[in-house]
Amino acid sequence: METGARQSTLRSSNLALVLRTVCAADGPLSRADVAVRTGTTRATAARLVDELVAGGLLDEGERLALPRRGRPATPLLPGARIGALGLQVDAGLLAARVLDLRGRVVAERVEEDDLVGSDPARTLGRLGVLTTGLLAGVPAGLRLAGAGLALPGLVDGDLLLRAPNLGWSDLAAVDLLSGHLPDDLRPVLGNEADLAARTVAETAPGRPGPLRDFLYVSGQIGIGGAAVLGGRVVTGSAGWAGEVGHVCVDPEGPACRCGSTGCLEQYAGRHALLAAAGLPLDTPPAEVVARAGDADVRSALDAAARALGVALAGVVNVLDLPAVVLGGHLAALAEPLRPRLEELLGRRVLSARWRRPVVAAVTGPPAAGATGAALRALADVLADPVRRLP
Amino acid sequence: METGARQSTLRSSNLALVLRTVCAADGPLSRADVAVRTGTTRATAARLVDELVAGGLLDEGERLALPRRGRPATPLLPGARIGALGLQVDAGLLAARVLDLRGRVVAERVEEDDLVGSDPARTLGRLGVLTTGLLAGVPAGLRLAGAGLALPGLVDGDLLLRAPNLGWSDLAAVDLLSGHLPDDLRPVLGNEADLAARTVAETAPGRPGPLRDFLYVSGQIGIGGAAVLGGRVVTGSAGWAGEVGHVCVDPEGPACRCGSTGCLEQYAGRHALLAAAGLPLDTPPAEVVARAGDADVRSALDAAARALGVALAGVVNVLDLPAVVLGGHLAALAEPLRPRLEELLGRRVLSARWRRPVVAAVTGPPAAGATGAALRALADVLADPVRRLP
DNA sequence: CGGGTTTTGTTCTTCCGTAGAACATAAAGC
DNA sequence: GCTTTATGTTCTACGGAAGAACAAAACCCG
Repeated sequence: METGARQSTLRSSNLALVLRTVCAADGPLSRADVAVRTGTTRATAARLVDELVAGGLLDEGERLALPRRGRPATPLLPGARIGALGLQVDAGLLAARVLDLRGRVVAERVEEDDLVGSDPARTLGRLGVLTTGLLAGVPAGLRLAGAGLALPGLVDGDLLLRAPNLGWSDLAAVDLLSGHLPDDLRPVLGNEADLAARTVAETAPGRPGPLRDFLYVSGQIGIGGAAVLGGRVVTGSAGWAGEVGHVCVDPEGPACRCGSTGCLEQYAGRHALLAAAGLPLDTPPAEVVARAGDADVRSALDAAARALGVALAGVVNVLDLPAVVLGGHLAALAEPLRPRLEELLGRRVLSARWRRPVVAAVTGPPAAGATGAALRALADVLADPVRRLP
Repeated sequence: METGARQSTLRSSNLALVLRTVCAADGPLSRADVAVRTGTTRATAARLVDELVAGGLLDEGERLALPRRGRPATPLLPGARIGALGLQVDAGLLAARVLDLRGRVVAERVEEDDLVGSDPARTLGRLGVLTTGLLAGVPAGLRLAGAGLALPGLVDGDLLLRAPNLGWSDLAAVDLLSGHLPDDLRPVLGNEADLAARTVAETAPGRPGPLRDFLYVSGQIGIGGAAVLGGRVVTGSAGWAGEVGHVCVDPEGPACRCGSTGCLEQYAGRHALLAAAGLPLDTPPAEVVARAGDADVRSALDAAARALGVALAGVVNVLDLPAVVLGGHLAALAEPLRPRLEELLGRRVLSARWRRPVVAAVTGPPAAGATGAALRALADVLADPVRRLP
């Protein structure tokens, strides 16, 4: 039930606004800047800032005297002593990463390994050990506001329903992991693609990326994805949205392990693409690009681009998205895929005549899911800063 | 730029909350009911209600003495003297409808006619005349808060970019129409499917329907649609979302007038379906259902269901929708289509194992777009009631 | 039939958070 | 050293919700 707003609602909503404003800014802001950007008076802005500084959500920087008239401003920055833990298990890696409110990586550990068909309890135990080591090295002043775990599959509350790339299913993932973590740091599960998409929509906590509406396509062994509308990841009513890998490209196409036929991932998934190209299944994307001249590789890339074009055009038609962002192995393959893909989107998207969809590729460190999981936890802090104040 | 909340923000936000609460309720509420449902005190709720009653946004009903202890309550209802005008031009009809805040049809006129290839200025002129007649019959006490026009095509601000079913394109639709309307009643354009979807999501102004997340599929000559997430119609960043009719079912399929191949509407659009069934293009849906035993009709329905299954499963996979709602001619065909369609969704939707998507059909008066256009205008009133208060 | 009970609606005071104005502070410009 | 300019702080006023007390209008019951 929606509840009425009272005086204290004003305060918490304005505290959140001030915090978001500082986080979204390109550089440090002064109290006066905050007042202007939030449309409040300097008195009010200063009082709110003071509260946030006292709670550690904002930091006051050194007063650096710019060659400018007037009293020098006190620069404000997101609190460096508030962080969150992001974890990820993928077919090829384990990752743990701590981000602070400024979006900086405070600490990280990434371990590459083939985890397909691995034992869930052992693998999550390894991740726990990895994390314990990571947390031991984190500065003592840093308070962790939350944790998240990115998994490549369907997630429901604390359960992993099914992660085909790992061969895992029906798993109490949080229970298996939280034994290895501090008691007050129970991780929230999330879909890897949803969380990776968040890193594109939000370059740092509360700082919007250049794209507000796009379809993120995560190339893994299979293909995941997430639609982002107005900067918000569409998770769906049960959290199972984004299965763009199982959009049908051709009903007469090859059978997919999902039980259906002609799914996108049967053409553009990593395994499918490499098999079609006649390359070993562990070929790194860079080598695929290097061999793009070979006839087999070329035709496999072509088939992948065609399948992506058909499937993504459908999604773009339904959601009116100005951009498609390629992630995972598809990011590395973006250059050879782009011409064909953009041409197909131009042809198959009804509104392309007025605005042609753009194809972009993720550039960033690996294990984006871990970063996204930390960003999600930090977004909770931004949404309700009052909970973190005395 | 987002602005800080002040005291007056509290008031307007709470006024909107009270108004929404009364609109969303099943029956009349008392001031005390409002207080309970909004979590405010009776004093506050009463003050807010009084303001809304003074502004005509709420009405006080007759105190009907129920056989109940305690002082009898004053029943509150959405204001019957505030309404909005909804208009629609479609391939087969012109419609004008006035709805009040209670969601009742105050007046309406629907004229059926074949408008395919008609002259835009003449047709909109006819709609203007129709509307003038309609407004003349509206009770004098009714204030119109806004107007909307539903068109079967891509809309951009006051322009209609392209309406293939009508054969119209690049049209200043609002300018052509507003000459026939009162000066203060400039209609807002909207896509027909988006607005029809709203009538499913919102059965009356501010009253949510039973479904909060679904894909609306509007069968016309072609096929339009709209995704609804959390009760909100996804219009897309430019308002061009919902083109589910051009999701690809089979890249080797028949050419579509959009320039692409194998689009859904080439299988399940009204003209395509009737052509495949060997029936005249003006056959009413009821007759198609009656002849569902004929081999040709049966196979056409089968092909349509198969195409719908493939295309809608893709959308459901990406957006995690628990339901699909069929509208337009597809609503009438829902019974013969459903078994096949539900079976395909069960097979092709990845999460169907945990929650099988439901197929529902619209039941309601024709020209849902006109109703939706009026609902949209009334939603503006609900969102910011302060503007309508003295 | 009249007082107790119960629920609704109103009145009045208190409290909280923002607005606005005045004031203090710390620099550059001349 | 005085003026200018921008930042940050202090103080009062005001608006709106909370909370408590009170008034109103019905039913219940002896």
